[in-house]
Amino acid sequence: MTRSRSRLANDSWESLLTAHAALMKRFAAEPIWGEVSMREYDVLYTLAKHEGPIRLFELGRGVLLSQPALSRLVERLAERGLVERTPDPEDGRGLRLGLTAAGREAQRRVGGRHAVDVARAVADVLTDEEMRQLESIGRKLAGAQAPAQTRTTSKEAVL
Amino acid sequence: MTRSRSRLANDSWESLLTAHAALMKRFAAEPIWGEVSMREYDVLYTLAKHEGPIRLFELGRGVLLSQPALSRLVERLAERGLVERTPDPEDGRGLRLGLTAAGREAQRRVGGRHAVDVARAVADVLTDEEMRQLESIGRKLAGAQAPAQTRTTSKEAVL
DNA sequence: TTACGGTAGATGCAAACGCATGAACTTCGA
DNA sequence: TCGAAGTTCATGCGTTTGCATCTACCGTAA
Repeated sequence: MTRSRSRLANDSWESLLTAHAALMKRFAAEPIWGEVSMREYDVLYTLAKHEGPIRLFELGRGVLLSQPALSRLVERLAERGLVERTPDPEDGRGLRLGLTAAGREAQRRVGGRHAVDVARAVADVLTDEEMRQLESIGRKLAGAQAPAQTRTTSKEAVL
Repeated sequence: MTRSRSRLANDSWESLLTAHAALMKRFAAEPIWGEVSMREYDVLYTLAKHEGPIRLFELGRGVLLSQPALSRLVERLAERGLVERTPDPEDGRGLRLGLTAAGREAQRRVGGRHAVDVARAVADVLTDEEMRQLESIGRKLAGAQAPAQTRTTSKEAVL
């Protein structure tokens, strides 16, 4: 008998989780996190990717942290001179976050070494085809996750 | 020009990370984590899956936590009567961890509801084919992650 | 047997986190 | 135009985490 779609979905999610945990552990064990921690790097990378001032709550979308935790993490990075926080002229409540020169440099330095480790871990195991599939699947999964729509009317087979 | 394998590997890993964060946020927002937190559920689920006594450090493989954090998390679960810790008769250093009846019941209760959310999030977005691909890719990635072998001799294109 | 290196968990402590809430500002309807 | 509701970020506080270290035990070899 074939697995139900629900079962298949849960199995594939568990597989993603397991892979995530295994790779994160491997990367965490690499000796490149002296300057910035993995979580800090996550923030620096997101800021580097956007290349323009970004709001705190936008940053929060990509980072798996609560809003207060992110607020204080950014505060620490600012105190260390890696991130710049300026009030948003167009919205008195908000901040505009950006990397300082030192922050950008740190991101590049750590990112370069991290990318080597990622390449080793992933490219040694997957074919080009699989990597492309993973990229596509991840994009689809991340794309449609407004945090809890109740728009579904279809009855679904549960496990 | 085609992306280098290293670039492809990094892009696909970023995609996995983004999907992971988006889905975790969505699941965390679901109103099912009153009884046990997500991390606690992770431990209960792992114990339920194994179905036999398991060692703490084995548990640690699957869970993204430091050894001391896991040790204390298990301690708390034991105090709440969800997990049973008994000394391992075959190894005086070790523990044998298992679910209590209450723990198993809690895992089933929360797990059932969580599975519904997972199915909604994943199966609504991916085809059966994609879910199977994701499962296979995740398995491959998780499989080969002994935390930092230096067995590679090939020169690799770095970014 | 006994010493020695290695492994499994536990513990002290400072750092970081999440939840609840607060302060400042924006937005929108009356 | 004015007040209520919503949004953005910060802060207080108790809980949890990670790092370093410690204790207890195992395995091996002299």
